[in-house]
Amino acid sequence: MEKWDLQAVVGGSSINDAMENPQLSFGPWSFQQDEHHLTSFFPENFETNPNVLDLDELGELYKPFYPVFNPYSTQTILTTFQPVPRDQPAEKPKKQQSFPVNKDSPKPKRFRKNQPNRVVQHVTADDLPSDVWAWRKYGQKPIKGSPFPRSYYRCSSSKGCLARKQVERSCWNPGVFIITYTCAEHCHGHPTRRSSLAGRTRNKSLTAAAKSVAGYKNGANVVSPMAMGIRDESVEQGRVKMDGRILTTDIMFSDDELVQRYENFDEGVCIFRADSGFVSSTMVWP
DNA sequence: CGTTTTTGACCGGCGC
DNA sequence: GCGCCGGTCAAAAACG
Repeated sequence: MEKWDLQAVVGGSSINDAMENPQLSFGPWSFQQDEHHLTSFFPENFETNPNVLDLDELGELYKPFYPVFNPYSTQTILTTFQPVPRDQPAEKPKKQQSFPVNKDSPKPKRFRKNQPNRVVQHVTADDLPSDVWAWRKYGQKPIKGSPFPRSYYRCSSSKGCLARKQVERSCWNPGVFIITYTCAEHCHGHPTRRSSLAGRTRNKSLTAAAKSVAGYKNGANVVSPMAMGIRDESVEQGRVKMDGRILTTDIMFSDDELVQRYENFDEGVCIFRADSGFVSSTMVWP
């Protein structure tokens, strides 16, 4: 099976940032790349930048497309990332692309350096499935701009496993949980059993807890399809299988809200732009 | 007793 | 340099 590297490109334009500065969520995009990967991109002012409609390169890269869109999908891989074949050198030129920005427009926030790869999912409370991995909560922090704190989990199946995940409730839709996996690859196989059941029964009812105001406490036991290497099984989790590929859809949008979409199936990237000032992407597995 | 959760402290990156 | 913010640490409590 072909392996992919996931390079985070969500960067500083988080949901919270988008709420504070809606214009940040409109293109065009400035790209940041490391040696082999597109590591990040962030939107600049859209309305005041005429270049947005004249992006030959992007136009070629992100041809308009209209996928099978399921606004009622319950499973989402959201935000931005770009899979790159691991065993192949980057074929695309190393470009540093940026666009002129209106002086009055806010500058896009910068991203933290050395951020590990990230995979972001949005799932509803009812669709928080059981996880084959064992996660241990190691922290919780209030997040600026969100009424809900963020919980931090690390893999407890194996010492030295760097797999981590963050769980927080969407401030836009409290019924949606935002799960961010970092260092998504586990250095061990799936645990066959828990080493101990002690201490793990708190908040065991994910659904019930998710419905509570303080549902952020839960969020362990969420499947990481990328980390698990799951492909076809993903269909059962609300994704749409199309043309032999798995398409994840964003439940935050309805078709009416979507203003513009670009995609590049080969690169696994789909960028949405919506009036709500919210940008996400859809991944298509090969 | 072994493991997980809780929670305040601590640390480093980033913006000003 | 300072303060804010997000991520992690670690001790105590909780749990079976």
